[in-house]
Formats: sequence, C-alpha cells, structure tokens
Amino acid sequence: MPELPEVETWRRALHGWMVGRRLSAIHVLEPTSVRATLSTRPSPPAPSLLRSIEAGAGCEVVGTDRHGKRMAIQVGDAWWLVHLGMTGRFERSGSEAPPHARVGWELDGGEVVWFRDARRFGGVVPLGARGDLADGLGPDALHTLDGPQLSRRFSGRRAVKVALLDQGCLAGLGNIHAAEALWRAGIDPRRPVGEVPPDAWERLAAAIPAQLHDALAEMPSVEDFVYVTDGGDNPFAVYGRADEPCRRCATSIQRVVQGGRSTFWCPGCQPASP
DNA sequence: CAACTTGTTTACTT
DNA sequence: AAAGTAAACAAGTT
Repeated sequence: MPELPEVETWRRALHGWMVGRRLSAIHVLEPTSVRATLSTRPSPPAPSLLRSIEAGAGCEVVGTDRHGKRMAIQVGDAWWLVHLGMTGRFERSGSEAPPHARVGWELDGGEVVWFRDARRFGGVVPLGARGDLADGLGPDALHTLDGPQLSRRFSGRRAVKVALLDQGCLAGLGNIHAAEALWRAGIDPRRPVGEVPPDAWERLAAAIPAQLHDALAEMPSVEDFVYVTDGGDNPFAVYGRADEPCRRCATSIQRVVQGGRSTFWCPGCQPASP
C-alpha cells in the first residue's frame, strides 16, 4: 500500500516519463475514477469534469508535485491531483490498456501512461491551483521540523500513534512508517499525545524524516513495485513482527489495535512511562 | 471465507 | 459544545 516513499517514487517516475511531452489524447476508461473532490464515494462525474480532463489533449505536461501522500501533475495550465488510494499505480505501455486501467495519458508518439487502480479507492481530481494540493493537510512529513514545531501540531488525549496518522496534523505518515518512527524514537504508541515529553518530541522529529528518507532510498524501481507482501522478507523493525524478538533488545514485539489499525511496538525500547 | 488494507464520513460517546 | 472513538464503506487479494 503506497505510503509517502512510494508516492514520491511514482512522482519521480511520472516526472521523467511525462514532463516536457505533449499529450495527444486522454483516455478515461473509468469515469468514476475522475472526481470533483477527494472522496471515497465514487459517483458519476459531471460531463463538464470529463470534458475538462479530456481538454488536456494537445497540452504539454509541465510539472509534477507531491504533498504527503498526494501527488499532482500539471497539464498545460491545469493541475490534477492523483490520489493512489490503496492500489493506485502507473504503467507506461502502448495503447493496449493493462488490467484495472482507469485513466490514460497518451504521449505524442503513441505511448500511454496508465493510472491503474484495482480497488478504485484512488482517483484523479482537478485542483483550482497548485497550492490546493496541500489543502487540509499538515506540513509534509519528509521535511524536517524541530521538536517544538512538531509538538505544537499535536494536542489532546489521543494515543500518539493515532495522532500521527492524522494527515491534517502531519501529512505523509501511514500505518507502517508511524510504527517504525515510534520504535526509532523509543516512544510507546499508546501514550497520550499530550503526555509526550519534550525530549521524546525531539527524537520523534528526527526519527520521522529519517524513517521516510531511508524507506525512499530503499525503494525498488517502479517496474519492480509490489504492494502486497507475498511472503517476501519483511524489511521493518516492528511492523508485522508480533511475538518476534526486537532486533535491538530482543524483547518480544507486541501488537494492539488502535483506531481500527494494527500497531506494533517493542515494550523494551518503547517503555510505557518516561 | 474472513481478515486485512487507507482515508473519509457518519454516528455515537465522553 | 467539542473532542474523541468506532464503525461503515469503497473493492480486491490472500
């Protein structure tokens, strides 16, 4: 499932494939994947919306952008947000549409960059302006904040792990990297966010971008992307390792469900009290 | 076949 | 009233 490192890797791939190229056609194979707003409820898009995306034919792809787990491409004067959901990915191929292809941007020369999205949780959404990409989101998690700056984004009694997944506070952390960053920082994921002490915020502020940068550096090329871990090596320190010994202190890793999501942590490295 | 996955919304509870 | 929690949902894979 794409988290920030995967989204950034896709953005770079699209940038190389598309920027500077002229589009000869836009193929909308699944109209409900083109949405007026970001929403999980697919609904038939207004005809004007489809006309608007198809009006990109003849335009040049000018640039790309990313904020948190959202990415965007600029087609002529128009910015389009692409949200990958859980199964969104891209494929550059001929005009033959691959399985689950929803939208295709045809380049001059006949190649097509297909947006594939098996579960259709993702979609393509028009932006009024480039800056709208970050609407409703906190700062991008890949950028470095200091401890007090990070701490200021969070308050209340929510568990710190649950709060870190709130994209309005900090944009880009998903379930896996939130757990990994808390392990790096030595913070119990169940601790109320208002009770995390300043030195722990300082460690977390360093751990979050470090975790994401490391994951980004280890991303395979987009041709080799596989989202579902099909029995391959688990590269994570705690995620998916319930009852296994911690690689740092050998304590048995625990699992608990928070906000409907699995959380993993090491009680040895991430003590319940400061 | 039930569990699992993300992000959003809706409906409750504190 | 506001903040927090839980469940539902989108749909497919294992």
